[in-house]
Amino acid sequence: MNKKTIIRTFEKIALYMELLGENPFKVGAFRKAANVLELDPRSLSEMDDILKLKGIGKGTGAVIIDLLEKGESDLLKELEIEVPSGLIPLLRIPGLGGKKIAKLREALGIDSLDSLRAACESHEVSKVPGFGKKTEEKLLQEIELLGTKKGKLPVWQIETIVKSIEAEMRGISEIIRFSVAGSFRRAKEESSDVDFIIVTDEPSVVREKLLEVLPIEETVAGGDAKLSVVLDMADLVDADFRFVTEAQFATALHHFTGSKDHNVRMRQIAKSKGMKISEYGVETEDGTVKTFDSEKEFFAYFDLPFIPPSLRMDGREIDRADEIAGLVTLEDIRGDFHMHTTWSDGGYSIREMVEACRKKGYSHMVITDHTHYLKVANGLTPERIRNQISEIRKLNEEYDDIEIFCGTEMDILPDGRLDFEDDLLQELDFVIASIHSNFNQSQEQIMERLHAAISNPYVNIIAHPTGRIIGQRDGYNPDVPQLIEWAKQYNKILELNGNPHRFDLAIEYLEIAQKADVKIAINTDAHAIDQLEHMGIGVKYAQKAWLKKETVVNTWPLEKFIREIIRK
DNA sequence: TGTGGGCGCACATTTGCCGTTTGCGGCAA
Repeated sequence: MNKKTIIRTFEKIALYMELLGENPFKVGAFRKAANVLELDPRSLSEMDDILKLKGIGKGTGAVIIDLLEKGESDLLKELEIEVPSGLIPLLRIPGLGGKKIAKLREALGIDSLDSLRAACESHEVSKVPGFGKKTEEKLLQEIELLGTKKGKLPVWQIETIVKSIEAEMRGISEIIRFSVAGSFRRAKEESSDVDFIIVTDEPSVVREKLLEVLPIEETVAGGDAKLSVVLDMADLVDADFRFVTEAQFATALHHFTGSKDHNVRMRQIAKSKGMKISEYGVETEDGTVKTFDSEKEFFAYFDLPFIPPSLRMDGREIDRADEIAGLVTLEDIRGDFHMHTTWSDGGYSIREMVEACRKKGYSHMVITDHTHYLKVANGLTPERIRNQISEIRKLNEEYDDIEIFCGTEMDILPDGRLDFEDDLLQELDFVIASIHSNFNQSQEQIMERLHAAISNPYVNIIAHPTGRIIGQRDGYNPDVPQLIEWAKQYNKILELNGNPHRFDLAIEYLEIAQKADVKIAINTDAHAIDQLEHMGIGVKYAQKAWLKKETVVNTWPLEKFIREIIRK
């Protein structure tokens, strides 16, 4: 018997009880028991007090004893007999929950998708109290659609969708202001929908205009408080628009940014003080509703610092609020150290990239075009990069407000050699090494390549260390903890590639790296000027790993950057 | 069903919108 089995047993019991239309708190008690075990870091053999855990009581404890003594649970066995297995897929039908399924089963003996479909077609469902004609029609539709439902979309796809919706909203004059909310605002790697808060005095006008200008596949719901639609934008995507007044904006933005767990924690705090948080404000004990000019003021009202959206996760961020002041922010960023120009596969000249970085207020930057192995990217030969170096040096003399360093993003070749010889690397200020080929090699071969790069004295940083593309490919599967150890050993930087396609390293590895005192560079890897903006979302992603300012080398002043990295 | 506070009974992770039906389930952050 292991912990996983116990956890899965609890979850199954909860699921079956839900299908029986059991008391939701009873169902919840089994889910909670599963959760308690999951959150406990100890293995089963280390838990001598398992029956004494908070959340495990008489009923749930009996299940554990059953499992430990007999390897199976009597309760689950009974439920499995009582609940037809065909019922389980019914929970996936939007609009059907445990209670409605139980009702249908009791009234019509529904025990599978097929019997439900038949009951809808013979119009028996609409005769059941609580169900009507519309529900019956909708159920039939949903049954046909089952399985074709859209999954989660990667953040880079969501970003495109958000931008295009925002462009449409700017054209609606009745919209006073708006903001994206939801999981995209929290910089999640994947989202299942997009959420917007809209300030307007004329919600119904805005609603109708949105329905006109957006590529609507389906209108799910639409009132004066919200509009829910399915949009047809390359992929199908759910979109929610919430209409609020200016005064409600801050609390609405907070509420619809989530996460749900974060909101629940905040509301618990309010409740313990006799107050009530909703998206419309904070209701105090005397019944008056207080609103706020900003999320910052809202948090301050509960004696909390501003918690950045990206940190609003499982609620535990509230317990760590005093650490927030030390985390990296976009304002701390002084430079971007990975970008491409027309010399390789970038879209803009060196000068144009420099001007763009100046506009961002950076004090320094590094030009890092590809090297000649990467033919598709027009990688630079030794001769061309020497020309580029002299061009950059000349250009650098024109500016006294930004320092332009000569760098490269050098390929680590499939056989473990590096694309440039040491004597050439020596002439550069900053060397990024990265893998762009032969992803299917064994982990051993990949690690040999990475070791060759990270142990080279002229290499400063390993870029996008796993090669993953979110929602598309897993990368080349390096042993990242080992790579982090090497980074520590050779005093090298690892990259957090801020391009939303990558977010590489991922959160869990960033946390390990920071613990090991390995420095991180957040880079945009920009191939065009507008991609320099990805520093913002890159920093948000870094915050999710609780990266401190001093961990991130982009926050270092120019002098420190030169002293510790360029001329170390 | 579990916990807490008191041995029987609340309250449980919060709050509000919409659709469909006319009280409430499902859903969302």
